[in-house]
Amino acid sequence: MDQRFSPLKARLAARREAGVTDGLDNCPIRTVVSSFANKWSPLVLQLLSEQPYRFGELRRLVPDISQRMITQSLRDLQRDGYVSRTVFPTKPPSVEYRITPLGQSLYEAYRSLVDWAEDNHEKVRAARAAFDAGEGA
Amino acid sequence: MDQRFSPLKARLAARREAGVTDGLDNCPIRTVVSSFANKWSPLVLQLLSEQPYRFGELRRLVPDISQRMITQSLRDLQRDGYVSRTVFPTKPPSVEYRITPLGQSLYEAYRSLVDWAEDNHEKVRAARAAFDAGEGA
DNA sequence: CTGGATCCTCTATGATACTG
DNA sequence: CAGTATCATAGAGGATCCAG
Repeated sequence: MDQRFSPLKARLAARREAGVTDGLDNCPIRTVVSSFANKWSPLVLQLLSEQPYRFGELRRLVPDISQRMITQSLRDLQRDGYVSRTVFPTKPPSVEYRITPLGQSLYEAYRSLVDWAEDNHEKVRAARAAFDAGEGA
Repeated sequence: MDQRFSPLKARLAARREAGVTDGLDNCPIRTVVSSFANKWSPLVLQLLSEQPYRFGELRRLVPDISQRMITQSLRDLQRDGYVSRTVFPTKPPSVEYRITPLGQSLYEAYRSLVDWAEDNHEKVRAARAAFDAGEGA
């Protein structure tokens, strides 16, 4: 039976009963999500889902990203197998980043969250404003 | 026309052209995702998607969460309208947290990412191991 | 052009003690 | 029971300079 469909409550209880001691550090979800859910990786992956880009092109597309963070985001995406990196030994060198099939499928899953955000961010802003107003009173 | 379907590249270019200066701070996606994508909120929302819980029950279900962080996660979820908080004036007091329709629909969108992670985390681990091995060589 | 190396700051998270 | 207040720490992210 597919453990995925058991309630999270039951899974957490089973972990405790089994004496699992590692916290949730190698939880499958965290393995994937915690490395992806940072400030820039989702944005970079979305751009690469449209077409391949070179390093400098990505920088120009996202002006407020620092050089250090775009490098790190690309490395993280590459490390997890979401993008490939190809060096063309021109002079000066050029490097192309291209999304992989794994990355494309991750992006499509992430996309449902993006769509939800675009559809519902007004409701969230409204709830936030109402909550903050209630607090001030 | 629905701007959602224009490429991100075009949207970023339009922002620059319009002289938008706020970085991406009020990007609809960040408004939603950056407050939700922290260490504990997704886990708490998932538990509440199964049934309502009281404060202490949630603590016991997630043993390695600190008191401070569960409070903050619940406040953040409440603030954005994803969960409701009901105080029962018993003695000692008890407080019930319950997911809202907005929270339920967010959870369903997030769920596609969870499912992807469960289906593909082995591939990600493998890619990561291969990458790290290549680095060491 | 594509980064690597350093230094610095700020925020998220955690530990602990206290309260209605 | 359900929190709040305070202090401490690790890591993310940013600025800057340097190099193949």
